[in-house]
Amino acid sequence: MLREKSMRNTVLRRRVLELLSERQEPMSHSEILDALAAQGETPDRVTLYRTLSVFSDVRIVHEIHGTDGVARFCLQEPSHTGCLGNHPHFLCRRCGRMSCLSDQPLPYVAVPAGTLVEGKQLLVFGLCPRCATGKEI
Amino acid sequence: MLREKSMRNTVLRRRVLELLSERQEPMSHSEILDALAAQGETPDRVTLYRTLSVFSDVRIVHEIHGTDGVARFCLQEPSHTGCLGNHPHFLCRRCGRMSCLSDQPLPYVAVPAGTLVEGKQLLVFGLCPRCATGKEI
DNA sequence: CTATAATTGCAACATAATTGCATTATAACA
DNA sequence: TGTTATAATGCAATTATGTTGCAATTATAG
Repeated sequence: MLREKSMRNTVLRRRVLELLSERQEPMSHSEILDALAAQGETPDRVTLYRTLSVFSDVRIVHEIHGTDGVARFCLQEPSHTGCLGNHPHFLCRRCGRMSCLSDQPLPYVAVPAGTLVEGKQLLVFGLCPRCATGKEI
Repeated sequence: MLREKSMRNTVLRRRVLELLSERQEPMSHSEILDALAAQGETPDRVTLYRTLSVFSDVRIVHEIHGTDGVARFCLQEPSHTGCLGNHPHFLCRRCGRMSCLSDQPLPYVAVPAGTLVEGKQLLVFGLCPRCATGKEI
């Protein structure tokens, strides 16, 4: 996967890809850092930022910004190659978890003439089933 | 307007509401601060955060988060009272300006059973007509 | 095995946003 | 109009997110 994009195969890059494919949900920089820390790994903060940034550039992952202002990253589905995370996402205001609302298309949006559209994101927010029923996280 | 929500009528609150109704576009905390500074006013940063926060709570404004991670605020249109900024927004990656794509509805999005939806936002990003043609800002 | 260029790790910086608390000013009411 | 309760402000300090520059390191091509 890394080789395909002619990127060097490094420990952190492999770990991040493993992690993102285990979880099926978008993860933020700090969530990834915490998850790795829980396994005794302590990668450099900045390197992780850069790792996620290049993954996003070559479209191995797509990036979604939450209503909390935090960027989250999700493995790009093979079927969606070339279109940045082409489905809505849900963000729980309480537990902060984001999930993909797959298999639903993003709508066409009309923009003023001359506008160059690079992508779009549809974010639904509220309380996830767990948090809505008052169960603890 | 403030009285309706039983909020105290203070200088900053009035100025922010004036500013947001003059401009028809969403403005970020720092854009508002700059705009006020340009008129010789230097309100407290924190107070402005809190002002925007209460405006958002009582739905005088709606809040949109950009792909740059920054929150922007826009006067709630009277016709849309109760539904948080019910139209898409466009954010220019280069000049950072956000605009409303009014008169276009947000689509219905199916969510897992038990989910409590509080709102949704559809953000289109890319280059605005000015920036797309290479003209300076 | 070596060279080179990509990648990392670190320090410093920038910006967005929040919290606590003492002070001030708004608006209700005497 | 004056007094008062409390909402709102101003300030200091802190947290979180994200970026930049650069020297040291390491993956890979040859």
